[in-house]
Amino acid sequence: MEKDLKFDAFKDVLSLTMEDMSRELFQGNRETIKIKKEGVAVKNLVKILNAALNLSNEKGFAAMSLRDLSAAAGLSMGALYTYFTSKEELLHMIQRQSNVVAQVLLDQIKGIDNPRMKLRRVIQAHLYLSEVMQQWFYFAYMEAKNLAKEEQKKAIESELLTEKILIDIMKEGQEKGVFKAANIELTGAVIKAMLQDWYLKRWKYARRKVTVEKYAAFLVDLIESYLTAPQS
Amino acid sequence: MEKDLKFDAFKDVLSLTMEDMSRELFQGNRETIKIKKEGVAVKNLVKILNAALNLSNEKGFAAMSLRDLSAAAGLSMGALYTYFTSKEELLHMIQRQSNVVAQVLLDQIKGIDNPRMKLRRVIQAHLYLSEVMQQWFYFAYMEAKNLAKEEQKKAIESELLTEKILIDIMKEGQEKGVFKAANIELTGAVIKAMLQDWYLKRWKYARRKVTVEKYAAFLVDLIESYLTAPQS
DNA sequence: GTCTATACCAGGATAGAC
DNA sequence: GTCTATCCTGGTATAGAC
Repeated sequence: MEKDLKFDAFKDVLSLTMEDMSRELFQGNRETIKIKKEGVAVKNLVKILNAALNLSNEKGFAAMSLRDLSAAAGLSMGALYTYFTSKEELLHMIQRQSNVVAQVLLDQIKGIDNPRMKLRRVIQAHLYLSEVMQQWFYFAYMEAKNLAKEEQKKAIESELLTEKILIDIMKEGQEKGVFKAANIELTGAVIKAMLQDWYLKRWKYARRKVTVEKYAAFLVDLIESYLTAPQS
Repeated sequence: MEKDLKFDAFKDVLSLTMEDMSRELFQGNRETIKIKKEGVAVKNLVKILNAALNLSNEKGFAAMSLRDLSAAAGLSMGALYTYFTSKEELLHMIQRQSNVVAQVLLDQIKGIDNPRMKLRRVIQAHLYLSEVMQQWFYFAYMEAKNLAKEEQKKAIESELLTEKILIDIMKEGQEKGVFKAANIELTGAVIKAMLQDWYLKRWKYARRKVTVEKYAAFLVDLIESYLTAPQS
């Protein structure tokens, strides 16, 4: 039987450092980025993205001026504009890059048969992923309202997709008789809410010295206990 | 034995319409508001607050210009500035007003003895309150990061206070042997997260036609089932 | 108490030197 | 490829007429 995911193992498998993200972002935006040498571009994108995520997660993207960003990234205004053509485009680049990551979840449950184990895995993978990519997840959540209508729709679909994954697993579990009858749509919604809380309220869990693995174990326990309890 | 809270009953007891909120806000800010006649002031504050909450919940307070606000409220820029002395002060006025409401929770559990019922009541009261005051809760959550350091601290304390109420009830329940041994600190945190999801993701629950009472019943069931399940 | 007109500045954006 | 200097829009804020 498959084993639980460990955070360290998970982290090592994925390359999601700021440099990896910058390189991917560079390759996905070759037309809009005026810099041609990958080495130069990636080096500066690391600085820009770090600064942009820090500043806007602290006080909001709208409240971050490009002069702030320029100072924090150690690049002139002119240099910044060789990486994007407007502030809004910077927003969209970051947002798109955050989305790319989402399908990691699906990879994590490939080839697993037992619905109970599948559910554990998805919860663990989601939490571990958001632990590594905390800034990106927080940004995507908080700045979604600033996107254009069309991109907002994508964000919503992405949220509902995660829920659908959860719901499908629970449905399968019900059919196989492992899980009790319960409102799995609502269960999916609140699981999602609890997963999001992990990256939205970092300060709280850090202060209480709760690790991701501990939080993951707690969530799994809570949900399994609910889904396998005698009918109320 | 005490009965469950019904939403309609709850709603009728509290006077929390926009006019009530405006009147309270007026009385709490008599020095900064230049208008003296309560009737005039309240009438305009209703317009201002409605417009401000709508606009900033849609695209963020920072992104809402005072020209936008002026147009949406149907008042000139000059008139706006007789109600606050700066945009930042408007933010603080709204934020403070949102906080006032929080202690309604404590009122709801006065005189109840049974921890299980207490827990139900707090969950119901929190959800019903946030249902009536949706815009205010959403604003307070999303704009917390734009506050001055000191007010941010208050927002954090307020969040932790809600959790403490939950945790204390659960502790009492454990001592009385009604609830099993469980990590009640983490349980408190995720209950809070699920309560918040109700006003943060209105669109989701509206789309699925889930009412507050239904959501409340689900949450209570989930939590009670966890706290009374056999030890895992 | 409310409006219009205007001051003033911060912020986004770019041209052109290096 | 990067910087400095500058443009100019649109934002906050206020003075003064009504």
